[in-house]
Amino acid sequence: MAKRRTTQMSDVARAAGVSLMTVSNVLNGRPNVGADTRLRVLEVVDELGYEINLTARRLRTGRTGAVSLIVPRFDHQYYSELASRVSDALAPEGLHLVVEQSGAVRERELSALSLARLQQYDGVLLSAVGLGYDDLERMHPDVPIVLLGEQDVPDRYHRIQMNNTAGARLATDHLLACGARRIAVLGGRLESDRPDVATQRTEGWAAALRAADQEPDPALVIPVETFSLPEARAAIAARVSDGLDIDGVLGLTDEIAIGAMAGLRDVGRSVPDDVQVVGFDNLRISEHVAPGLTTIDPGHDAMVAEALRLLRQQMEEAATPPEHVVGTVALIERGSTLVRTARSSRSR
Amino acid sequence: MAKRRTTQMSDVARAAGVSLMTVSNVLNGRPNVGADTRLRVLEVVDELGYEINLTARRLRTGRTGAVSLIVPRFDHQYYSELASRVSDALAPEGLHLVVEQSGAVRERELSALSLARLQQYDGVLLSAVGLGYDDLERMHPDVPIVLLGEQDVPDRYHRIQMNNTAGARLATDHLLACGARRIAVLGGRLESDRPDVATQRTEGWAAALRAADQEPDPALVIPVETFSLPEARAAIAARVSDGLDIDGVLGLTDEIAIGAMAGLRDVGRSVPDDVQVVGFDNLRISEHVAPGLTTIDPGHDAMVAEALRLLRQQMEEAATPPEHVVGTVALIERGSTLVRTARSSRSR
DNA sequence: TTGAAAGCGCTAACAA
DNA sequence: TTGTTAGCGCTTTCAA
Repeated sequence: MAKRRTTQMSDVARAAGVSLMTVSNVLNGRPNVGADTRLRVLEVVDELGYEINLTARRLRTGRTGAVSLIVPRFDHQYYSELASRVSDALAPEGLHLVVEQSGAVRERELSALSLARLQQYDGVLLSAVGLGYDDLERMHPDVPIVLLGEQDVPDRYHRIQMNNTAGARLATDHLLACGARRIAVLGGRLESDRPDVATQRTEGWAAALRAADQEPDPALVIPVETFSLPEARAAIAARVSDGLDIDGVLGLTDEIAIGAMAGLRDVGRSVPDDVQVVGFDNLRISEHVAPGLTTIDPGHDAMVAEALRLLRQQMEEAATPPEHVVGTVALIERGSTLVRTARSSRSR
Repeated sequence: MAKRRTTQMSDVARAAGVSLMTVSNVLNGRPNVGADTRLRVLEVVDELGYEINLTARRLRTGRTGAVSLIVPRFDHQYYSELASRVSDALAPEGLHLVVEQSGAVRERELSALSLARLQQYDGVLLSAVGLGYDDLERMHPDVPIVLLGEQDVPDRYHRIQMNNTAGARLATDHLLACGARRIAVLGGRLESDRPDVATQRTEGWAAALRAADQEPDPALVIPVETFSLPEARAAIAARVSDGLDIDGVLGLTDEIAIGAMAGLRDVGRSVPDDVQVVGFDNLRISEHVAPGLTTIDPGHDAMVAEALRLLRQQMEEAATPPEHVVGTVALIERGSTLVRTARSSRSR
């Protein structure tokens, strides 16, 4: 493969009886070409089935027309929805999105290779769940880059993040207002060296409880290693059938919350009558499960818009001071929580 | 940007006091380098933070180490699960997956540009829902390529496809065996110029009905333009509240079937007691919705394995005769259909 | 074991 | 309006 020589610009030039530069000018839509010359060139291009070699163009110009989104996994809904939103937002600017997976692996050489890969794009959106603070500290990419995500990162990076604590607090306040008193936090983690999404959201849960004069009970913090739906389903089912007494669940993501609803069903609990459930992310699917999932909307569109603004800014001007944007959360009420009663409703 | 000159191989060579080729040899793990020289070079690489320019390497070698998967949309579960599977299967071979979106747009220039983009990869898996037969007929990519998908394509392409007709037949047989008699096909289409996923699966549905001495009723064929969950939900709800009498739904995809379950709920029908539902795809989420979705598993892993086999074969040897692989379907029974009664069960 | 020269296919800069 | 020259950063080839 790549053995048979493909037709190239010089072939087109020869066949059309013009110089190589004229072909280049035509294909790049530059104005300094006569109308008839342009036509002849395009004819020959079509005839020979010529396709420009983007690798050569890129080596020469340094530009690619492509932006990369790097996500930990392709098959978490959250990331595919993100990719879709980013792609839609880039299209009008003539940029094109390429999605790559970082995976969990951070082997020395793999990580080096992937850094080299970043340089192949005009800009990079890095959802850096898999990377630690130190990895980022060591990296000095020459590409415009914006970090998406919750974990702690060095200050020099541009960064967009959800308001995790406020969102989890809002969700927990809502569960309390709906009458729940024993609220588990599924996927939660009480402490870690560096703040990540799990600890931040667990903090929001704890803050809401304390504001309602409840001491957060560590027994209600149920870890979910992979943040995956099946693991969440199994975890909640196991705890409840072991006798854990709950009437509310804060799922740290919508996938976890949907898993929670399935797991509660597995052990004969009804949602929302026995146990109320709230998620976090407002995935598209969450509106369509049964019952509809009450959740926290992290302001997806605004976050994507901000991310692209920061990216564009860096692409236009090399050194812009790093910004740190935090999204605005909102509660979306659906059937997995009860209508607030007058007695238990509280002001926000 | 891209203005500030990045450190390159010649910088490393100078700093290490060796030639450029020695650096190249070290970085590519070639054997003809002395142990101490290798160490010194690696030290300098680390010190200068040198990263290889993959674009230059690619221009020179023609190889990229990357395979592209091109899907119509990022945010359909089916495609993100596919991406995940392909990525996992490529990793052991040292290849790396890049996912791009073809979109629905097929403007002349866009389509040409995207063809050029294909050449940037060592191989391409093209899920060509957006492209028509004629587009593919016109294309003569120089890259190893395997088409994934259901629509009609020129014979010269390697191609993997689900057994749509058999799958839909199996699903409909199952609904009949469970006692359903008025089975709608949501997302169905009775005819088109070229066979696509919708018509093939609708054919399977019709064949099953005919085998049970039912004449397929066109009123039971409910189109869903976008194959999206919300549209499916609205469509089934509208038909049923308009008085359409059904006791079974074949959703042409799992997303459509999940939408159907939500839509039926919206109009007060219970699944599976009033209406039984079967999907097609066996998405991961389908096991976790309420009730669990009975569906057709199209043999994902085998299809991915076959696709990569065909791709590898083309990468190793230029001209291999095109193969056309059809997957094997299987029924996955869950809560959205009733247990088969003795009376209505039938042999297959 | 190491190095010098040539060139992958394109475009920026400049010349005609 | 069109053409010539140089070179992007790397690897292949061949010579030392």
